[in-house]
Amino acid sequence: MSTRASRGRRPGAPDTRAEVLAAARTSFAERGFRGTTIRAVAASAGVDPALVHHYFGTKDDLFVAALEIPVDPREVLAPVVAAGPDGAGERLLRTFLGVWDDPQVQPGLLAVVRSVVADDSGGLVREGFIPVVVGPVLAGLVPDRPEVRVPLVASQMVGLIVTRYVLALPPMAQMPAEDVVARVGPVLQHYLTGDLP
Amino acid sequence: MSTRASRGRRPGAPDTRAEVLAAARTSFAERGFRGTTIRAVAASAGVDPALVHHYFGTKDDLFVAALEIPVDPREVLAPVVAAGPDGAGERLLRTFLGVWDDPQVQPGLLAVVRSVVADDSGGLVREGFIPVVVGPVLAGLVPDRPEVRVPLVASQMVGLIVTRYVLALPPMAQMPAEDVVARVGPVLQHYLTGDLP
DNA sequence: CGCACAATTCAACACATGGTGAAAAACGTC
DNA sequence: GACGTTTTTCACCATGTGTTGAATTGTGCG
Repeated sequence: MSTRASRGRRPGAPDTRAEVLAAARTSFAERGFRGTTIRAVAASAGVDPALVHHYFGTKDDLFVAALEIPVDPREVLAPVVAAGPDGAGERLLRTFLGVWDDPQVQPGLLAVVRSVVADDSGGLVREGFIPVVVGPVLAGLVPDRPEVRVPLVASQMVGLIVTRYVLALPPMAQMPAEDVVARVGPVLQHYLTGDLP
Repeated sequence: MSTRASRGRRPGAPDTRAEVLAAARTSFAERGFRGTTIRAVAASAGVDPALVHHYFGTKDDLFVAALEIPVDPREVLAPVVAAGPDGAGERLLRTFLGVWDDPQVQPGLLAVVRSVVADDSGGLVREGFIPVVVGPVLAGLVPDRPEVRVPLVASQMVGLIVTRYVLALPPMAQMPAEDVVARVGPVLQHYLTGDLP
């Protein structure tokens, strides 16, 4: 198993670039930005650290290359809000889980969440994500006081993200998506349209 | 303002040890374990890095010294569960916010949460905190299926912690505790004792 | 074949970090 | 006032990190 690292180009046509990118994605997703080292990514891809720099430039560049979130939240949320407030809680949750449970996008989302919580102190979420993308969308769904309802919805969704994906608490992580929808959906519906003091 | 760093003991009786500890607490709370460097703590306390090592040994020792959480969760939760299931959601939330809003304990809790999310991948919470301390306590409060109800409660509480304290999202962070109790308490009550599919 | 080009590793630099041991300055006690 | 003790800084060390530039080997094309 001791693959000797001979200098120069390897025979065959291995897509080493893709392997490096994959290693970077899982490392950023599992350990965040600071916890990820270029050397560890290179080792995990069976490659010299300099090759990582050769393909993707600096560490920041590697990070944005590893995110690659092929989802526009506004686009995904559009049908949810278009169908009106009735049953919006469950629909919102269902599409939300659909995106997060997709193994194609999950590492990128996890990397963002981990790095935001650990390194950014939430400035990006506080001043970017919530007010400019999810806020306006959900605002079209609530009957009144969006400045109270939207954060309550966010708090329950964030709790879901953290317990189910970041910490992977059992049984939250293993619960089928439809069970989550059935159990938490009514709560979101209550935050969206119910009576609030 | 350029305090010249002269060698040897300072005149007067400054409690430098306490200043170092305070600087360590806020740094661990704001940046987590890996994000905190001994040099930064020392600089923030206006002190040489070696002094940090002199007072508290290694960085790990400094971390546990900085936590200093003077709260036993089981002791705090005891009256909540003793009063029975009626209104337990609001009582639980009230005591919970009482602890977290206490500026004496908040930095320690924040440091733990940040480091768990960023560095530990949640192993400590998954195998320690939830099953051995909060699980058994709450289990005495729910009528059935604690393995479903407890994680749901946890998900909403974690969401509250992250949005209100870690990310400090407005208006979650500024909302008076009693407003949070009035708005989220019923949801916890529902998770604890309501009808669940 | 010969040759430009891409892929890959090696060796090293500059820097930050956690940690150590000794020296200097003030304090407390006799 | 002499002396041991505590507080504080200085000068290093070993290690890990991001990054760079040169060197080496394979591929593809004329």
